[in-house]
Amino acid sequence: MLRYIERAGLVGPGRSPSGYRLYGAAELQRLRTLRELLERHEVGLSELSFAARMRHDAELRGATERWFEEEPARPEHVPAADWLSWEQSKHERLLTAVVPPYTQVQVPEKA
Amino acid sequence: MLRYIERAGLVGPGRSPSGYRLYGAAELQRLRTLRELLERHEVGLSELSFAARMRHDAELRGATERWFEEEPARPEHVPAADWLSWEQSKHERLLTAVVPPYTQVQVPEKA
DNA sequence: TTAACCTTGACACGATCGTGGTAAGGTTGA
DNA sequence: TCAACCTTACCACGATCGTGTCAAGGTTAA
Repeated sequence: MLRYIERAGLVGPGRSPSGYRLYGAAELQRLRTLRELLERHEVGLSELSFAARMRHDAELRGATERWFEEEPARPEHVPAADWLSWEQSKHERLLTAVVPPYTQVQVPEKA
Repeated sequence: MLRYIERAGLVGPGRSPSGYRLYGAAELQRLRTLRELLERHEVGLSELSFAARMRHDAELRGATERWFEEEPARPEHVPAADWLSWEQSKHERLLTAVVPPYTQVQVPEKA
């Protein structure tokens, strides 16, 4: 478990010259507060691990930030005029939205 | 899947008066960039969901921040003097560290 | 009215997470 | 030297994640 937490990027203890992990009082405290954090907020280790990743990996942090920023999922939608022409490609919607990330949305011209 | 993503707090579409989900071009774009973000950085939905939680829940965000801040897992350890007296409670170490969050570390006095 | 959509809820199922156990071998104090 | 620790690597196993499908019922345009 300790190795697991270590690999997750949280609470990595130092090593003795021969490779033994050295857990001091600081690390113990760290582990306890970690536990508390996880349980009190219903958070998984992998999620905190992700938070740790973001603190080191600026690339990832930036991309995530940007995604949340760029379009707050506007609740204001197409005003029933666009809705109609949009209505015709229901199947394509689902498919293109979910399955292949880069598929273009092809709305077939309906005569 | 779309409902799953919606429950995760990412890409929640608006609703028609009768409850239908309305996916517009904006949402489609959102879903695609979401996919790209997930795949390009080896991130899971639950992890991004956690990021979303942090942006809304100031409590959680604060607690997490604080944890990462407070003790960067110092590599400098007890200087071999403390190490000895500490050595005697190896089993307790593991147990108290991992198992019950609030257990006190009881170092038994060794005569 | 009816067919073709949508909704929620439930179940299925492989993949990963969280947590433990081994087994094989290196360090170290007695 | 030797017993008691540690290390890594691997396997197991329930819980959750990610994804899909089905059933029962509501909306809506024809």
